[in-house]
Amino acid sequence: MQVSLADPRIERPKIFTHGCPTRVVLDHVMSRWGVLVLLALSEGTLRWGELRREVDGISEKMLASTLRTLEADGIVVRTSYPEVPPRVEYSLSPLGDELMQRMLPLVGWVAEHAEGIVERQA
Amino acid sequence: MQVSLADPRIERPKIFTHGCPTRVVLDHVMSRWGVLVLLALSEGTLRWGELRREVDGISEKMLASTLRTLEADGIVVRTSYPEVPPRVEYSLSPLGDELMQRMLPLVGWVAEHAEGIVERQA
DNA sequence: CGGGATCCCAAATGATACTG
DNA sequence: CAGTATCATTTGGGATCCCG
Repeated sequence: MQVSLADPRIERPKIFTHGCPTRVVLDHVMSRWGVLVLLALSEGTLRWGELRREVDGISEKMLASTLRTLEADGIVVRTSYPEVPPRVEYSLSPLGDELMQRMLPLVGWVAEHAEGIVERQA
Repeated sequence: MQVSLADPRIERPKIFTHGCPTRVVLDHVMSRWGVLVLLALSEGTLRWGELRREVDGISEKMLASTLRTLEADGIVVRTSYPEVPPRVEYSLSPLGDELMQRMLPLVGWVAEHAEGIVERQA
């Protein structure tokens, strides 16, 4: 008797395999700084300097790295204006909008319950 | 004229301050392994060994560490049965259920779009 | 079976200085 | 202003051994 690869009887219990696309993207958007940068951009377009000030504690290096990753993923759009002094704006792409529509409820829930969770540990 | 600390005119644009409870909990539940462990448990109670096999690639150290953190947060419940050989089961607490209710749509969206996102980079 | 304790490394992150 | 380059450091994470 033959079984297909999609046969439920032989389906692996594993969530996602190591190195699969889902894990890669998950690592980008759910990273420490990725979440905060996306959260900031979900309220509207921001310039580099604004982003740096809004995401408290982020270093220039991590901001650059995070933005490059999210831009490569097509989640964030970078627009540079050929002016002097230079001006660069970052915003969510349509894909990023869809993503944040799902992430905001989660972050909102965490924000509401975080204090209670942390206090209970003391 | 006096202004209160909650005055919207002087509200900081910062998302969350460095080290605030929200960031702490966010780091726990959105960590690389935290997400995958919670995802596994969202389908039902699992034993230590089952979790280890289901979350592909996780080491014993990280599984233990992740579970301890999530248990301390009150998101995961650990139940040990005084048998021999020992049996320990992990499941989501009511709090964890609420959390995953918000996280599943996000992870689902990522899983659907991840392949397209990663392929586009090549 | 279900972990804890240790050692150790690679990667993530921070700080600072510099540049188009 | 908007980054890049470099160096120092922390820490996430793996490997291994051990124990109740």
